[in-house]
Amino acid sequence: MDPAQLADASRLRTRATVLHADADSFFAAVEQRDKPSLRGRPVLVGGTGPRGVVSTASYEARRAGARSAMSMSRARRLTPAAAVLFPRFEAYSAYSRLIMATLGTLSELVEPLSIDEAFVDLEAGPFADDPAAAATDVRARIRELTGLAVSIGVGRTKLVAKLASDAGKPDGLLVVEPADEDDFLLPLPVRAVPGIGPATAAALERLDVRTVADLRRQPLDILTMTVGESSGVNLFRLARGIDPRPVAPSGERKSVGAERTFAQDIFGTDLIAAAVDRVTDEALRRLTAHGGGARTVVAKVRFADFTTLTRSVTLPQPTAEPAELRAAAHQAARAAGISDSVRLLGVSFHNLSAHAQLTLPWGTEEFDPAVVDEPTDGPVVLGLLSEENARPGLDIEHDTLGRGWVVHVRGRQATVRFEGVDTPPARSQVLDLDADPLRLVPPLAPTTDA
DNA sequence: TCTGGGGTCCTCATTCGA
DNA sequence: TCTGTCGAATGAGGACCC
Repeated sequence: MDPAQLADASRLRTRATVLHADADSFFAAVEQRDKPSLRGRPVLVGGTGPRGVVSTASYEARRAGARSAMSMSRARRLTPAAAVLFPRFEAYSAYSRLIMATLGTLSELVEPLSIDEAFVDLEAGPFADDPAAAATDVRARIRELTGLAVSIGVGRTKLVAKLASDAGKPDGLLVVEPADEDDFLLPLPVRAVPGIGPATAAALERLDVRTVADLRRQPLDILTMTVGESSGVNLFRLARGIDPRPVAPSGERKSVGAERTFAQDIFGTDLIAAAVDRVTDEALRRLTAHGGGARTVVAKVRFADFTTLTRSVTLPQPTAEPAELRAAAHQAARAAGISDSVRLLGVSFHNLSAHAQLTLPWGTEEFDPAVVDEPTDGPVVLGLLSEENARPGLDIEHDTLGRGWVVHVRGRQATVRFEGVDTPPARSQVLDLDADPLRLVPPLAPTTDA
């Protein structure tokens, strides 16, 4: 493709009418909202097992250096006073739906990117002339409805809108007018650009490219040679503020699956076959929830040294038949030729057949409230709280003391706090589960009366 | 103290049929 | 008929995001 042509590609929009909204430390903020005793305190949400990692750290925990994707053990060392909580996806989904619905009042065109993030096309709504007012108003309404802070960026393109909301964090609002675009973009580190991760940043570093300004100086052919044809063209354009991607509700799901990292590495054909069965069960459950069948089954194996490989089996026809899919999963796992200790096993389904429903708008998760992920040994069914099914942060209910959440359980002694969105912070108290049985219950939907 | 789980997209190699 | 080539489908791996 001709570089001049690429650089001249028409800039579709002339006004800053792409809005990007992003909830601040979403999981942790929901936990602090639902658990008053945690407000203002460091909170870590993520895997609580020996190999867990942090999904989200509250701002109090970030001040101590804790970050997403960090091993939980390291984050705990950095912030020993932090509350460490098992994720409650059902609660996050409920808050997400409220946020997305509120964004939907700005425009019909809302594109959720993840559970806590979305683009809105203001051009398709009544606020195209005053994006700042729209953003201020929607931030206030989301705060009122959910108690959560949302950062918003507005720009002429998705790239600028996203970078602007990042720049505004936490609890910020930044509108980048077209005339100010270069002043905003050029000084940013390339690593801030979505799609430029550690590997691409390292490759660019070898070209002495560190900022968007540096990136803009690179000829197209150097970029495509460095990062490949597709990414090269993409970076060349993004560096010039050319980003014609429209705001569009997401398309169809391409794959579903499940994977499990074991608390300790496993080995031996029988143990591994049993583990393949268990992850396949979970993957099948999600395929069923999604609806439709699949033609390709991929097994993923991670060994003790973290090397990872995948093997796939493609069937002649798509099928929703569990027995066939399970057989294919075992076949793929065998093809991986497992001999070493295994750290992780995964099974996923691809080439999903028609009737697969559209990706649900606004994060309507296919989460089964009857089952809670267990990090090592498979699912735990909701029921009476015990040492086996206890996870810090889960919702519980007592016949007379009401609703609360699990701090921890040792033997038959449960430490809990009886509190909720609208109650004052509660002291933790210790109950004997034999005398005071506690039921694990699904989270309450967020209250809408603020 | 290593390094989760859900995905998407891209690239490169191989195979197979026209 | 032989050979080369093109393109689609497939399989594996890697980068990236939240």
